[in-house]
Amino acid sequence: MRADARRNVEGIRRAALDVFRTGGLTTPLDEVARAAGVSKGTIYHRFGSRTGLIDAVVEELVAARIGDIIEAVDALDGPLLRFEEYLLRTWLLQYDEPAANDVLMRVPPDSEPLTTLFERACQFGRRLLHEAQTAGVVRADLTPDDLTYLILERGVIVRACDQQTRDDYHRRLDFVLRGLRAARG
Amino acid sequence: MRADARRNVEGIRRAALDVFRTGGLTTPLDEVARAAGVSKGTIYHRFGSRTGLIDAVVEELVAARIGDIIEAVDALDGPLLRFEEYLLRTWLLQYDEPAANDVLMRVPPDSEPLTTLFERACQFGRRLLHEAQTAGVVRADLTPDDLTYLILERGVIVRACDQQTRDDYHRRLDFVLRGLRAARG
DNA sequence: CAGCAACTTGACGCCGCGGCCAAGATAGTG
DNA sequence: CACTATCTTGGCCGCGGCGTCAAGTTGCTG
Repeated sequence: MRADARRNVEGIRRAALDVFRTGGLTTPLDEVARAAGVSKGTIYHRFGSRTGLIDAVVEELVAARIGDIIEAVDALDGPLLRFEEYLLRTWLLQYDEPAANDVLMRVPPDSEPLTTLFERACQFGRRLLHEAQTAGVVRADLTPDDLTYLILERGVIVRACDQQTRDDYHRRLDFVLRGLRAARG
Repeated sequence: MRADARRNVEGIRRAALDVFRTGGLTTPLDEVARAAGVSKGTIYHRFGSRTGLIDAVVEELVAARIGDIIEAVDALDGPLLRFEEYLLRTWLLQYDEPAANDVLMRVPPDSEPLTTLFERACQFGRRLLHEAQTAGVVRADLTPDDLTYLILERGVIVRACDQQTRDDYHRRLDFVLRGLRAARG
């Protein structure tokens, strides 16, 4: 690979990080190209497809954020707190980072890094759900699929209702959490 | 207006009722045209725009359904039951009738009949919310705007997650309703 | 039955985006 | 310096839907 090509690859990666950060993983590749100072064709030449480009940046862009949540939530006390805090932080991440939202919603075509990332978040959530249900603090009729849906739903909402303020969004999340608690809790 | 034109107008209206019923108010007009056995141009000639066509059918298509809900719910006993049943039925209507969903989400450009219809549903909901809050059975921090949002959100979800079964959808609505009740309820 | 006004048609331009590729530019080597 | 393999460019096509209009057709009237 020639030196200029290597430079371009790096430039495109940086540009993608930047553009995807604010616009999500579905931003037109022309914008990435413009930000990188190359043409659209070069991106396709270097990364094969949008998916290829995403795979090249998703780790740095999203994995860390999800890892942070898992780590922080895992350190909390009490199954209800952990469960609710996990959902809350994930939902807020979906609001704050369109790219993370895209991963959680499985918007881009599946690929190995994306699946890995998604599964990691998913598994963790299921563990928390199970613990919380065992402790009797969360509705027993909530299924792992429901959990996935709760996150998917929120993603859809974030995408569609982009005019709502973060504060309003946050306040309304509390309504949803309440609905998931066990009746006696 | 010539006889064939009058026939066509009626045919287009019928076709629109049919097509919009299953596909919502954003179905491509070519489909309506095909169903009516005319060309797209004729629709534009006769109704001016998609909005014009919608106005011509929305009454028959949606108003009745919303009216039914208001009537049925109004006859129920107890402010909590009325409030919850109103939301539940509206949410199910959104699932069952894409066209009604479009109206409730204000998808098509505003027009007088659409606004009227929307406001009617909205006012009724606000009344029920107020009654329920006065009775102390629904969270006091729920605002009328939240109510609008709860319906808008559901609309977005219905549109995006069209693979979920009605039963699952219905079951999950219960989670949401629980979250809206007053803490002691 | 002629002739015109009313009516209908369907192809066309437009838009934004995705993906591709022939032609031109350039880095690095002998 | 010249040459070639590598690389980049940007224009082109496809897609799906909207809205329009010149040209062709048809109902109605005298």
